[in-house]
Amino acid sequence: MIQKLREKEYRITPQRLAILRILAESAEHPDVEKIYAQVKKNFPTTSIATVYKTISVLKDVGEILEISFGDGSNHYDGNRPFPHPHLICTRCRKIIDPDLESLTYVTDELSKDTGFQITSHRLDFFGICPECQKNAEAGDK
Amino acid sequence: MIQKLREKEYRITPQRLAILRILAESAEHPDVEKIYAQVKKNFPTTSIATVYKTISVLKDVGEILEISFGDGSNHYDGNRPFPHPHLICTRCRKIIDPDLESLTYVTDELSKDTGFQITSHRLDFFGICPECQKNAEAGDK
DNA sequence: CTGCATGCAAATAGTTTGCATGACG
DNA sequence: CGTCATGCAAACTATTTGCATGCAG
Repeated sequence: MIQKLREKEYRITPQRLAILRILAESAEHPDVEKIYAQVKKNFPTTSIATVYKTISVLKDVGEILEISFGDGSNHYDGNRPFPHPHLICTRCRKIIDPDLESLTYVTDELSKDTGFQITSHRLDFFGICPECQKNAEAGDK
Repeated sequence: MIQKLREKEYRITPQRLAILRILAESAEHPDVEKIYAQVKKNFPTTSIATVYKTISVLKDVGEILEISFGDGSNHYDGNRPFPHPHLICTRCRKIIDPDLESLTYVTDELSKDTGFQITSHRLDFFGICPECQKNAEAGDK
C-alpha cells in the first residue's frame, strides 16, 4: 500500500504513514476529525489541513473510499477501497459492512434497462442495531 | 399536501407555497441553491434562510426527502417522500429514478441476518448516461 | 540542494441561528 | 392583535487554499 505511493512519486512522510496506518487498521469508517485526533496522539503538531491533503492524495491514488452519510462530514474506508453496502445504527452511530451478493445482479439489470454505463454505487441501510433495541426496551433514552 | 401543513399548525405563507410548488413540480432533485433561485423569480426578497427553514419544516412533516449525494450540498425530493434508488450521471449530473423491486427482498434478508431493525436506506448508482456516452465517443471533452 | 509536504491562518461553501420587523389566522 | 414566519447578518462546521518554513529524496 505504501508501495503505491512511492510508485506515483509521492513522498513518504511520517504523517502520511500515520494517517495511512489509521485508515488501514480501523475496522470502522472514521471521519476526518477521528483520524485527526488519532494522528495527533503520535504527532501532536499535525494540522488538520495535512490530514485533508493526505486523504485527497489517497483518494486520487484509489487506496481509500470516500463515503458521505447524511451527517455533515465525510467518512473514509481504507480497507475496502471499492463500493460496498453499509448498515448504520442511527442510535449509536455504529457502522457495519454486511455481505450482499445479490447487488451485482441488480446493477446488471439496471444497466441493461437504462443504457447507463454504471461505474459505481452506494448502498446504505439505516436502522437500530440489536444492542440499541435492547437498550430501548430497557427504557434507556 | 398543503393540507398537511394546515393540520400541523403551520402557517401558509406565499414563500412556503412557492417552495412547496417547486418541490412538487420538479422531476429532478434540486438542491437548496436551485430552489432558492426559483423562488426568487416570484419573490425576489426571499432569503436563503427562509428556504432552509421551510425545507426543515417539510422534512419534519415528512413531505419531502433529503438526499445527500457526494457533492457538498443536499438535494430534495418532493414527489417521492420515501427512500428510492437514484441513478446519477457523473458527467451531466442528471438524476434518474429507476424502478427496482428486488430491493425490499434484499432489505428483509439483511434484517434477518443482522438483527437490525431497518428503518431506511439509500441506494445510489453512479455512471454515464447514454447521451453522455455518445458525446464522449464524439470526442467531446 | 530542490521541490514537494507541512502547518498555520485565512478563505470558502453549506447550513444554522438570533433577533427585530412584518404578516397569517 | 398575538404569534409565528421572514429576512438580514452573524455564527458555525466542514473543507480548501496561500504561503513561509522544513524535511524527503
